[in-house]
Amino acid sequence: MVMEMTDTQQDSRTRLLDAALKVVRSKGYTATRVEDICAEAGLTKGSFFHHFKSKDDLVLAAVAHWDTMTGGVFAQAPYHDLADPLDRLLAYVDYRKALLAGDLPDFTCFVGTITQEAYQTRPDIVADCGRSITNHARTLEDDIRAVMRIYGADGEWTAESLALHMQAVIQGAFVLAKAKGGAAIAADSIDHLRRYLTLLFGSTGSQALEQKGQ
Amino acid sequence: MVMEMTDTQQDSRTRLLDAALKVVRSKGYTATRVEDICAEAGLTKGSFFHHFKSKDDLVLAAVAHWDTMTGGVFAQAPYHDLADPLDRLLAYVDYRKALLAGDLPDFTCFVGTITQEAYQTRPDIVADCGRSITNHARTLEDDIRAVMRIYGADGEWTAESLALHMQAVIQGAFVLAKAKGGAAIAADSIDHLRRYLTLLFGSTGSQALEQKGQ
DNA sequence: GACACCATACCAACTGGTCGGTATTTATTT
DNA sequence: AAATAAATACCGACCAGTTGGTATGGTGTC
Repeated sequence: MVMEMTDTQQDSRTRLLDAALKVVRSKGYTATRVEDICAEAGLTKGSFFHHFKSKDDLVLAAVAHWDTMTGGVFAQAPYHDLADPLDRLLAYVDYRKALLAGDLPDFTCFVGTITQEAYQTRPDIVADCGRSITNHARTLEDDIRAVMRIYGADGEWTAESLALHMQAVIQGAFVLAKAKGGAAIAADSIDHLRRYLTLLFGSTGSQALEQKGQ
Repeated sequence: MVMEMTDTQQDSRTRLLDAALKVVRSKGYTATRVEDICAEAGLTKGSFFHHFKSKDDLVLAAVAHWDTMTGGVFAQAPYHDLADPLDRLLAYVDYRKALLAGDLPDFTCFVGTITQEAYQTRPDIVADCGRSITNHARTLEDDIRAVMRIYGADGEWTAESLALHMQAVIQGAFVLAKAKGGAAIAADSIDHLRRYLTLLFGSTGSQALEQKGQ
């Protein structure tokens, strides 16, 4: 009788990638040893270097894996269903706040963590991390542009800059959460971000549209 | 003839601390070797371990050194001279934006960098980093409270949370700057923070007070 | 038996930290 | 003020543990 594992457990490559996300998010890039990742994945270095030719290679693949995972999460998130673009934007913020659950390594950002410590030593990896953040921010730009069109905007800023600012607040909230050892401050900061959006568009969402007679 | 160095060059302990700030800000905590710090300071490991009993001990002292340095910079900054508290708050933001000059390691945050990567592995160091950020945020709270009193506030948030949010934006701006390899995005994000403050208090500073007849 | 996958043993390079010794400054005594 | 004792500051070789990566061999599948 041979054990059938291929169905029930992830293939080893994916297990290593998932393990990398977990370990790096809690210990940082440099402090993460490949044996840490192997242990987390329940494998050994033999397997590791069969699938990846170096630690950097693994991390690069893990960034792509992170993109796939988070891309799926946000693509399927409920906030897209709302009719009004400002409501969608605010619901995105609410969703980000709702994700602040569990332990810190469970909700902090993989690419943000790497970026902070490796931007000088591993520029190629950080370039991918930057693209990851930029791409995620871009998914908000259409809604922001729609809001600017409908609710008006003073033209002193662009949809791109606001989308990136939202990411900056979230990244900064993670830093503060780590610094103070809890998610509460991060939630407060995201509340301030939400307030900024409502003030910026002088309303609290679809109600304003109704007032405008739409 | 003996060379007189004691006047012209800093004492070695301070040189090591300054070197630590510089190297850690560009390579991160874990990737920084004590020999890197020694080389930057122009000293050897013998001297290093004479002044500090371990790498962690040095970093702890460097956090205190960072507090002293930045504390001095902000205490003597010109924005304190303004009469109106909202003007002071906005001038602080402008000042933070003006500090975004030179290369990334020149203006990014020492304690924020450490926090991001070491919050699980070196909790005692990160605790000090957290206190450093909190203490700096606290220097803004009096002005914020004064603004809330004069300009009114909706009571859904505290002066403390706004002060910390401002730090979160700044920390996040650093992450984005590292991720995209330039200070421009950081400046944009600080602009958004400034806009938030003006919207929050429904004015652009002392002009509003004049409108209110003060 | 060819091949993908994985485990174990192993290596060379690196790193934090130690240690014995030397130069320099400061305190003490004469 | 000279002589001497005692700290203090600093160096560079060295050590022990760690780490990324390799070499080799085993196991199950086609």
